[in-house]
Amino acid sequence: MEKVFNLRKIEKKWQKHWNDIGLYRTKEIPEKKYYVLEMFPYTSGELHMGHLKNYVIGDVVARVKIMEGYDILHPIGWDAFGLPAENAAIKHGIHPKTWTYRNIENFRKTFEMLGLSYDWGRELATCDPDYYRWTQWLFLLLYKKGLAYRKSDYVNWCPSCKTVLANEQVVDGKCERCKTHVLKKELEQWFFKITDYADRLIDDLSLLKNKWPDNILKQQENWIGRSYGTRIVFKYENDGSELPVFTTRADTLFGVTFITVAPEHGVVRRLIADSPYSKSIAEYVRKAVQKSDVEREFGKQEKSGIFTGLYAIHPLTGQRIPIWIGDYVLAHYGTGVVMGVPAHDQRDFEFAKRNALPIKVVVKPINGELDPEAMECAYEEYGIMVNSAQFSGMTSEAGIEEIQKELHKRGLGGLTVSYRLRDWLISRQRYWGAPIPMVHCPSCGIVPVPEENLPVLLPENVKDFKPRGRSPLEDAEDWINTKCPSCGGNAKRDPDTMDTFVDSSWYFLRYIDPDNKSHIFDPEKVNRWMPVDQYIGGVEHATKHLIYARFIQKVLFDEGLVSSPEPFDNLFTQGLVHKSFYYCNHCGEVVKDEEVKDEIHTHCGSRVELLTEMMSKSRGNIVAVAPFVEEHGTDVARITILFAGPAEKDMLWSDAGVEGAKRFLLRILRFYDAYARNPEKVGKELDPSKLSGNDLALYIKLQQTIKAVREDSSQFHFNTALARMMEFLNDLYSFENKNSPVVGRSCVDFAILLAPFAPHIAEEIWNMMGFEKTIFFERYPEYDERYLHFEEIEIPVQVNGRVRGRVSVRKGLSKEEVFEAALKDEKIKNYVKDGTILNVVFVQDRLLNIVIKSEGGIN
RNA sequence: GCCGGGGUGGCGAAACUGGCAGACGCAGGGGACUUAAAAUCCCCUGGGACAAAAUCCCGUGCGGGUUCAAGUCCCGCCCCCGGCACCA
Repeated sequence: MEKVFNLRKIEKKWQKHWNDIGLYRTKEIPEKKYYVLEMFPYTSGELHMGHLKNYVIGDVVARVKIMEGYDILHPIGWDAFGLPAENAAIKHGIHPKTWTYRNIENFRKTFEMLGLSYDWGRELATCDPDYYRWTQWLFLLLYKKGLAYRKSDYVNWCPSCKTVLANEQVVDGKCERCKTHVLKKELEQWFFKITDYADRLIDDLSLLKNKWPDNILKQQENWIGRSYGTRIVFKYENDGSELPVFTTRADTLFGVTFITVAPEHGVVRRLIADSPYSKSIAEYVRKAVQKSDVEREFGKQEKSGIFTGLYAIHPLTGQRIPIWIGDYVLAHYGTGVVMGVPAHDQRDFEFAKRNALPIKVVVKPINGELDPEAMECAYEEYGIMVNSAQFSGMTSEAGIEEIQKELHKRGLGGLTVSYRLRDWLISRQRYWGAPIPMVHCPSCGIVPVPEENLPVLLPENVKDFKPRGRSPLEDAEDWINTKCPSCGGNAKRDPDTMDTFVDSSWYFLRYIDPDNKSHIFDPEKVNRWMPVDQYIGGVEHATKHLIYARFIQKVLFDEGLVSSPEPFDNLFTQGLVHKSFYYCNHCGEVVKDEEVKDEIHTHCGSRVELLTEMMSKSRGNIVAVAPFVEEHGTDVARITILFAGPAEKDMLWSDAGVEGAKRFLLRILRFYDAYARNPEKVGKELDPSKLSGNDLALYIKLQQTIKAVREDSSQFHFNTALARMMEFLNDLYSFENKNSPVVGRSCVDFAILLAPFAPHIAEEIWNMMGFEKTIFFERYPEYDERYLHFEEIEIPVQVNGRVRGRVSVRKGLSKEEVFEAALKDEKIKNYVKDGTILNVVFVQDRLLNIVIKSEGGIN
């Protein structure tokens, strides 16, 4: 009679038990600390398998560490400020706060169903005044340190979200959230001076080497984009003011035939005023600035520009160099001005050709000449300098250095560094965020809100959240009008709220001291647990959250509040979860499975397409966690995710995978139910030196399994760890004498090995075996070094690199002994008999290769 | 264009530091159990030659190379995914 197990019922039982005994309560003072953290979720919509992967991986890590004897900190919270809350308010008329807390409630319930190893006593939500009070405090700290400042700049503007965006939130010229093309808008905004930390953010990546994925380190390095070059000062002919340029090719300085200024550059206003062609230039600049980045990129081939009629003085030759304005020059890189060397820079070449500017060759290939008349593209390689006064004849490398020295001597530039990274634009013209704690006073200017007056609470009586290009908070009369903290006169609050990435740049610190009423956190407590030992999250944060959080950590480090320069010691980035779905090109929509028959959309009769994409609500291809767990149980979800493939790689969610996972778990339960219900048997001490035959073989297999599972799981190779466990379970099933004490021992060790992966099922079989205390009080099993291999082993014997037979020998035999044994083998004898043995290659305990030359002469 | 990561059975994937390619799972086939089906348990399953076994040959994107031995190392290509991209 087949026994039926109700997985969900088993899970609920143990979840209650774990709660009752307070299994995941964090120790106040850890002896051997381990801080494991998953990137907290943004509470929108419904938790699906795509989200879950992150939390399952974190939970496995946490449980392994618990069972390795660490005191763990494993908290969870909610990233809860942000645009979707306002969108919901606009669409459904629900207040963002109501919407958000409802979502949090929903998320928490789902998380609780999962029985994850969180210490719920540390839960936090970034939209909670008790939290954002300290986000505001952090802002004030940066302000005090000169790291938060206000400037007017052309900023990324999303016309659909009606708010500004940080550089990092613009992807392919589009708003990362709504995919609308981003425009440039000149606005006065708050920035964090992250560029001050550019060097440290790059240099400290070396501390994370081999602990963070290489591609993330690389991405950050590229994003910060440090490049060493030369600053060269051209002087404006009219008044001698400086017009510095940045170049990595100072060796081409004598080839300059023009300089080009970015249309957004501050000096442009002056140039317009001075120019004989003011009108047309002003018109050109106006148009160029209005172009979005995307439009400008269309101009990649067509480099537009306009001559100002003005000149600058070459720092070494004293020649007059025409000043142009061109939109191929980036305002935000280098100095916003480039020197035009058409002979040796392709962009300048194109610009010169288009505008009939002269081309002057100053670097020639080591063997060969260049004819400026005949050139079809720029010569960008290094070479030998020519036409460059005293520098002629030098290599480019030497020339760069010598010219730097010369410029430095003359006070006209020298070695310098340039970064791609820009300051972090943090103000948002939105409601649902932490208000910027600043007051604008007509007489005192910009005044910070005193710390004791924090938090600046978000007013709740705001009704209209429709984006209109300015913060909805400006209309909250009672709120926006305030008194100046400095002079007491009438003043206005800053109407903007902070980018939500500010909220998430320090949450991992607050978890350690979540209830602190008087400080952002107690440094002593924080230093007990920081840095995060294992951080787990998505790759998409490589150049956003993971840079911002590192920056904030360094600011706090400088302030003496934290003692580690980096927040996250180890990082693991999990792959996405994809799912297939049907799409009807005719109807232009995603089609539900039940509306598809034989690949035909039953509504319209046209053929559907099977697409595979990342799970997302908008695609309608999500598998929601809550109903899935209700039906199959959480351990099935865990095993499905963990076994599908390498955790860092994208996976495809499939029903077949679910079935396989379920089959594995039920197979475990059936085995224990049938053979491990006897506490007498499982508790027995075992002396491996007394074992022989099958018992010994099983014992060795157990040691191998323990070793493999431990090693695999410490490297996040959960799929292979599970494969080893499945293999071992197969061995248990086929083992004849189920009453063997080795089977008893195997059942105990196997259950513990399984516990981090399928905690509920492991606890259940642990209980079946008659143990009273939770399995999570057990230590992860150690393997017995002496019993990892059989004494008798099989060695493949190759003849000329092909396996032709195998010999059974004792472990550790010498080359000669194995060779001798191989020659006794009939098959080998046959292969070797009519040839001359040239060589014998032997790898201890692994392989023997006999190299022969046969009579026929063909090998 | 530059920088990462990949390409292995019908499918998801394994393979230490160069040493038996395809562990484990899914799908498929066969058997046991069952009145029957499902479930379960056991066995088979890269391709080809042979009626079959034994056996042999081919096989890790493509073309070369190094080596007793290459999925793994070297040279040259092709394709896919991710990041950056007029960065001076």
